[in-house]
Amino acid sequence: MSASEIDRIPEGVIERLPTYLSVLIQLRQEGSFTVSSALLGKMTEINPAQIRRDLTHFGSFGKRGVGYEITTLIDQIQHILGSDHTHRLVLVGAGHLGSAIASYNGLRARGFLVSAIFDNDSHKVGGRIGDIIVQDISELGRVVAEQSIAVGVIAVPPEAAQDVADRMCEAGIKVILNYCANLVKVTDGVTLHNTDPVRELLHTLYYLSRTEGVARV
Amino acid sequence: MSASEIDRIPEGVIERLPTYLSVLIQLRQEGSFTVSSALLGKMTEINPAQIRRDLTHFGSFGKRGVGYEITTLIDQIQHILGSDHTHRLVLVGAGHLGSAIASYNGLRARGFLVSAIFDNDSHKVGGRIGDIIVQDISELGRVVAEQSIAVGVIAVPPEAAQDVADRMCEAGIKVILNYCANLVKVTDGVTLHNTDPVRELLHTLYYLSRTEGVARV
DNA sequence: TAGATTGTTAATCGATTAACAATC
DNA sequence: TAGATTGTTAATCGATTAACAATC
Repeated sequence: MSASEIDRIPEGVIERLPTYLSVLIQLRQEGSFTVSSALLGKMTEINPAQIRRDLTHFGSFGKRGVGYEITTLIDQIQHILGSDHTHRLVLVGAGHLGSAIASYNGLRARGFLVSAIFDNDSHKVGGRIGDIIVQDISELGRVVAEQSIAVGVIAVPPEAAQDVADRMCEAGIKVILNYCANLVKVTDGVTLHNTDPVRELLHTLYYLSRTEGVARV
Repeated sequence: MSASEIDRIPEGVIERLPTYLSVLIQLRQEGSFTVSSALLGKMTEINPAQIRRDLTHFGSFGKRGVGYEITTLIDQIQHILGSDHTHRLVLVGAGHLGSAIASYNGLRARGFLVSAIFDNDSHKVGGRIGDIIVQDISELGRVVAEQSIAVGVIAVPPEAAQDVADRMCEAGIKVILNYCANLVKVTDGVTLHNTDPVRELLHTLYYLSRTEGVARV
């Protein structure tokens, strides 16, 4: 079978790749050179067979009897995800959450660069977050066009989220990550990822009231 | 069939409940009283049949020909999740991310109360975030025990995450939400939820390099 | 009654896992 | 060669969906 055939890759596979990547990077830092699916499975709590099967969607990266060369696998996964080059992104919302995102080292470490920050609050516009000066939200379209930016992050209060999403879609943003509690709608062709921190907590809560049935999620 | 029979509830069902809850709360705010699975499906982009099936795991909350009474359904889901009463939580990490979490209104709105904030940086200990004074991490065990707190949130730099997780497990925390990029290990019986914002972005990135195959995730 | 929408079954679909031959 | 571990198949398992009788 040819791995380059673009068969539909299950959503779950794509979701697990960044997890593999995190662990691989961790292992490389610790000085390891190769890793088996068994060890990877132990670290991620994902079935080793599943890890091997996930990877074969994209090719054969391992050596039988040996395992996977860590650096090679990191490169491959980064290539698959498209994180083998830097992605500039725009951030809307210069409040606490926006500041946290903008000053988060993990972003740069994994190939993301905050190019511009926007807000609609005139008290915040002109201020600084790290090295970046907060601009008025009306500048969003211009900046996105000029720098052909594809990724947008929403970190505004719930009631403003849909408006920001609309502006991003209109500006030509292709991937939106929404950190706000309100679900938003986007234009066809725009990939949307809603991640509400409290939704995660609520979900987790379910297991708290059930002494048995504890899950790792 | 009896809905109170505790059959294994699929993980996916539990994950969707908070999404339903968000939309229901939004609808109630807008003044609606009832909702059909069809409308709920349109708003969440989840198949209506699935929504109905998800709910029957816990009982029959709707009226045929009418739909679901919004307030009733909110109450039921909150009861299922255990968010029908307030949960106190401890937050470790008084940096940008910790501040964002602590000052996030959505927490209180959905039944969470930040009881205490900890850090190991003596410059931060004694400082204030909102109404709360940052305490030294060594106080964690005492506070958790005294207030019998079950939920802990990790918002520290990657290299400190495992240490914080260990302290939380030892203190008797039952649910840990880890916002840090490093995966952590926890004691058996503790529910762990890793949510790394950048991992979400990486996952989403996959769809960016593929003009076709855009997904809503 | 006629129309609507649930609860529930049965069919489909896809993802996970065990097992093992291939091969380093 | 003997041991290890991959890539891959086939079996299992579970989740999603369509369809419809029940019933408001």
